[in-house]
Amino acid sequence: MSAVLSAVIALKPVESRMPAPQKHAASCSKCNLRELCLPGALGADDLARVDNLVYARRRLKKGESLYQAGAAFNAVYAIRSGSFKASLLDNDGREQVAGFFMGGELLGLDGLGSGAYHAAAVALEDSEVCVLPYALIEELAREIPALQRRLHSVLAREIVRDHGVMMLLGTMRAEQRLATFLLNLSARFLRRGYSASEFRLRMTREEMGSYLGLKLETVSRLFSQFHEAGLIEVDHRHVRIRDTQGLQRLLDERN
Amino acid sequence: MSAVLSAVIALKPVESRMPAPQKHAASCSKCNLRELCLPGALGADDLARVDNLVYARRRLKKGESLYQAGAAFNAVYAIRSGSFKASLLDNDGREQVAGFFMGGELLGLDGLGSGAYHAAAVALEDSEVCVLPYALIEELAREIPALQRRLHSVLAREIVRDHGVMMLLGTMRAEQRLATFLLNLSARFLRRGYSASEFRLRMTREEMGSYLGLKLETVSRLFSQFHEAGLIEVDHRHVRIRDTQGLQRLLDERN
DNA sequence: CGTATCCTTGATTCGCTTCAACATTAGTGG
DNA sequence: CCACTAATGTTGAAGCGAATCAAGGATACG
Repeated sequence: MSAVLSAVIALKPVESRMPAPQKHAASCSKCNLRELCLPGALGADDLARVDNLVYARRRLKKGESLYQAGAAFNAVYAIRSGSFKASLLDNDGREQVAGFFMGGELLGLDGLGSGAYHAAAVALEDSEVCVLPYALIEELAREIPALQRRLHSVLAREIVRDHGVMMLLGTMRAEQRLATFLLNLSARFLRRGYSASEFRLRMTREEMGSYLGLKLETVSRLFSQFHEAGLIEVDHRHVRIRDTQGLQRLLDERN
Repeated sequence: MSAVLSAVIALKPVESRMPAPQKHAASCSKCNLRELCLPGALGADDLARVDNLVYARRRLKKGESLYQAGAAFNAVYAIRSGSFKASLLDNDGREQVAGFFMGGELLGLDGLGSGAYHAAAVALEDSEVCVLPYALIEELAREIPALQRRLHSVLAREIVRDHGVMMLLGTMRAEQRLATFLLNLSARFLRRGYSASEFRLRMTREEMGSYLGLKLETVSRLFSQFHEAGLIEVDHRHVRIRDTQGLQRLLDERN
């Protein structure tokens, strides 16, 4: 395993190396995002072994990218704090936000077992991630069936998440896309112990639009429209949901 | 392992059980779709062990579904012949085709490690699939690192495929969506030894439209339009690509 | 051979984009 | 800390692309 580790070290750029993290700080078993993250509902004994998965931590400033699209894949990242966007870059020059990610969620799954990341990951605010080297994931997944299962489930969930976006882009009207987006954010904040009704958006109107397949002007108009309908209160990035039911009702309408 | 197998047998509906397949017919090592399929470029020794993965075969008639959305997950399916569509069903009643699949491609990855399939799989013509029980996949992936790696790569590829659809739905105009679709089919037929320029569509205009986020009338109009532009010849489901470059040029246009 | 499904084409409508101007905020350097 | 500038957000008016509504025609299947 030290051979594996040194290979990983060799691959990491110098500026992102960190001093060996303190055991209690790095360990998944002590992390309160654990259940949302790769370890999931692992038993105490398996969990102790998975602690070794976190090879290092890495801090990023707002706007910094964790990896570029097409960069060599060698690790998956778990978000400890902050948030990210995943950006797709088409060979025809098109760009699109494929998703927004927050604490406990995994970045880089699209590079798993293949040579390179497909989407880029960019920090939307100052953030910190745990580095999970693929070599260690492979090894531990072979040794711990529960972890193997969990990894598969996390990958399948990513596929299902993408299916949700395809549904949104393929079948919903602009109103419904934004409502879905807000309700999704709300639910994810709630699961993390934050308010489901009041939160701060970490992305621009343009980034939301890119994700939702809309132009930024349309997103802006929809925010105003939702506000006038008494569904939400908006002050730029600060959103307060006033009528969750009302937002949900939007989704049932029409085709 | 016989415990595993009997568990699998218990899970399978009676009507889909088959007599034990002949060794030479069931084996991946003799299958010419192998490289496109789960085994990929596995070495000869590993390949021999993977042969055991194919627990059975299953034949489906046109229109029959391999599994429903939400059905209990217990196997992944590899397409031996024919083709399928994957259909998403939203809780708000919306439906969308998430993808079309042909020989050597895998169905059911969205259920991996979780309890249920997310999308339904329906045969677009009379088809045959190999049944790869999840219990066996898990077991062999632990024992054969190359298979484990390949499984991860196949899952990541599915995510990347979905990213492509998101891109298509989020950023492309109707013309470009259909052009992308035709070029994608063309490339996949070519990889399977069929003509890249002449093929038969296995899905209706409506199914294509659903996949591309368009109405069937729009798809129909686009076919006519492409025909008039000298890009393709269409006779209902039969398509002949006359100007691949021309189709590709469509993708570069505009935003 | 007859019927249901699938496909095509036309006319019209509508939702979102585009173009444009301006307001506000955040970030930067003096 | 304030002034300044770039980035971000709002709103309006006009245009366009795809949806909708509608009708007729071709094909596949029993």
